[in-house]
Amino acid sequence: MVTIDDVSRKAGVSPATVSRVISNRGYVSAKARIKVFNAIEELGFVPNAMARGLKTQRSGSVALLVPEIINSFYTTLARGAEDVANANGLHLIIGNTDEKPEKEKVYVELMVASRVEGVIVASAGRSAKPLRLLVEREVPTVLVDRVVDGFNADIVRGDSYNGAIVLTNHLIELGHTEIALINGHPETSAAVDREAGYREALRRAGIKVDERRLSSGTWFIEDAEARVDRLLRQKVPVTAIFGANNFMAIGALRALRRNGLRVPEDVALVSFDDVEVAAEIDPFLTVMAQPAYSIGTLGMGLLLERITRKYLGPPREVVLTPRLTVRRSCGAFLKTQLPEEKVASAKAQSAGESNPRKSEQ
Amino acid sequence: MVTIDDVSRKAGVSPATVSRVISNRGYVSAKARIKVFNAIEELGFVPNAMARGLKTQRSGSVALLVPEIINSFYTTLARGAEDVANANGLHLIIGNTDEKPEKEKVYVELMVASRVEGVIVASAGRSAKPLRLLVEREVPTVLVDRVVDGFNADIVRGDSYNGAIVLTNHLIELGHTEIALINGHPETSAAVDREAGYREALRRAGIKVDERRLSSGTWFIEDAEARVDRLLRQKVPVTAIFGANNFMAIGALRALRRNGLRVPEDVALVSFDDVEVAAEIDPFLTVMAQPAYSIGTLGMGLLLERITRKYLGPPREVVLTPRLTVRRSCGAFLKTQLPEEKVASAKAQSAGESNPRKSEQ
DNA sequence: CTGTTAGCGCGTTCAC
DNA sequence: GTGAACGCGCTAACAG
Repeated sequence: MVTIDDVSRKAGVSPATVSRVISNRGYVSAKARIKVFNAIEELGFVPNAMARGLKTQRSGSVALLVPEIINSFYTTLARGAEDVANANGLHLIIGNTDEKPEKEKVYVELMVASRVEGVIVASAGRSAKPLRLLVEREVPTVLVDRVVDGFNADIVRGDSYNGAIVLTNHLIELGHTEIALINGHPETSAAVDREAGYREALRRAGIKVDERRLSSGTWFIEDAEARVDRLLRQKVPVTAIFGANNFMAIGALRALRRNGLRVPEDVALVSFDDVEVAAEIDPFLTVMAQPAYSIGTLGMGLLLERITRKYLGPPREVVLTPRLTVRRSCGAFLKTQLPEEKVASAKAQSAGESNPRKSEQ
Repeated sequence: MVTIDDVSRKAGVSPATVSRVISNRGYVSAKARIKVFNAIEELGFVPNAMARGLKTQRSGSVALLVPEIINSFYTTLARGAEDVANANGLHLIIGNTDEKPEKEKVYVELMVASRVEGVIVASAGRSAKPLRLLVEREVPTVLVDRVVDGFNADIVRGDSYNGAIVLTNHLIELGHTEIALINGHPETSAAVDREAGYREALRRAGIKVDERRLSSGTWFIEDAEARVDRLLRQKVPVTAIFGANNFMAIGALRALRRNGLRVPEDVALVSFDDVEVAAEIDPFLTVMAQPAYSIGTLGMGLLLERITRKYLGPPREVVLTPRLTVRRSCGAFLKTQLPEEKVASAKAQSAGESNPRKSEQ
């Protein structure tokens, strides 16, 4: 392993001079600088980041913890965070927690061991326990997407509550009253907020909430699929489904198709979070699209203020408004606004006023 | 910053004993162990990975460089690699090179500086230059997906050449002779191989290659879109398009739609690489699906053999067969096999034998 | 402008 | 079974 000493010998200067050259600080004569550069080149020297970090007490990296690296919402968020981090000379380490608080805890330990200078977390749960170490060690932390109970930190998130109201309302305006909510893990703030918004929209419309139409579990596709499947087999009357995120919608779609139901003709379907690539190929799902990339850049921005500008003020909250993107799955573009009554007991209620103008808010 | 010395003082033992406890080697009495554990707990001590790495000359991490973190092919590959790495006590650092050799070079330097124990690279180019440092420093390296000229290393990749033959052939069997290839960056091995396969399939079928139907550029969606757009405006007769990967296909789709052409009625479309989520929502694109997750796990497997089992044998090559997945975009399920002649000069050649059985190979 | 010195936090001998 | 001492590779302070 070639070290700074090897370089200094080869260049005929002291290690300190080499250090000054590579870290670009302090005065070094042009001649010495050249000699050092040449020696570095010849030896293929690359400074040891661990030694440097040990000395400087700075690792030069920040971390991002996401619950599901397969979900494009989080990869897009990650790109935003990475772009800002890199632009500020920091490297981003991404950890995938698989929606598991235990894995999250392990990653937090790894990050603390690595002495990352800050962490952005889209938490797997809403308990602060896996994040305890971050508080103890006073690691600058920013939450994104999901609130964590009793964890007092900056946060950047979409407006799940109002977004859910708008989205549910969209279905109501299309004439639906029997709307199922396929939620994710009840221990995540997004799930709680979206359910609250859903209930509020129904309340305002004077529609009674039928608890059989509410289900939660995990944020995995397979789980949503199983729950929708059960719902259908139990003959709970449903003319529309609200997936709490894109994965829930995909699970619902699978189950609906397996049961021979068409979307949107038989059942309307909407969800939170866009699926960009899929929408390119076929603009099908009506969604509340969240600005994932911006959530990443803004989150990293807040973090950097705490790290580099040593901002120590109170936690800040940035809430971004999601955008309703109306496509086919909600049935807004069907001739008949109200789905055919494939499901038992559809009340044949008249469609009420529909509002096809509201395609973008 | 709480250190091993703080712990040793609190526990009333020497730092060496604490070290033995946390790294779990050497003899420590049960009593001492308990005392140390308690002290660690009370102080919230987490060993400094940089200090440890500096001493042990092991960072405990491996790196993966991908050209496009937004592309699900690479995130799926990354998950495979991560799962295997974690199962072997190593942490995976993912770097996104954005298809840029310069960025790749920067990441390689970072990885060498971090003293990662091995690297998996899906290279942005086919030049070994950005990877030079890895050779110099003898960092165990495994290539995935893309070959690099003159870079002698283990590699795991899909069979682009034969895959392209099968895919092109599929179009030919459906009656197409005017097939455009929208390729990616010509300096990537996948692009070269897929073009070679495309040419070979046409040659075997006795179809002359019209160079106007061949285009390459970058692997970005926007670029493919612009090129297809140009192709259409230039009235080059085309009844089918072969996208060299999923992004190329999406770009082509955008351009086709903008020009009022329907897929597959007016133009058939196929590509390499599946887009899982999109296929869930709408099984539309006919693709040669590559086993991305397996490429990740196998690649990491080869790497670990070199790292932990010190395997020093000659480079190994693992070539995985992609799977033809026939969906709607190729027109195989249309009543009329041959697309309507929307484009000038379609030769109204008879469809020849089609082979709808060949849906999965 | 440059070299000498000390130490970041840990693991590892080698005595005891 | 345990502790003292050294050094991994680098940077920061202080002389010169």
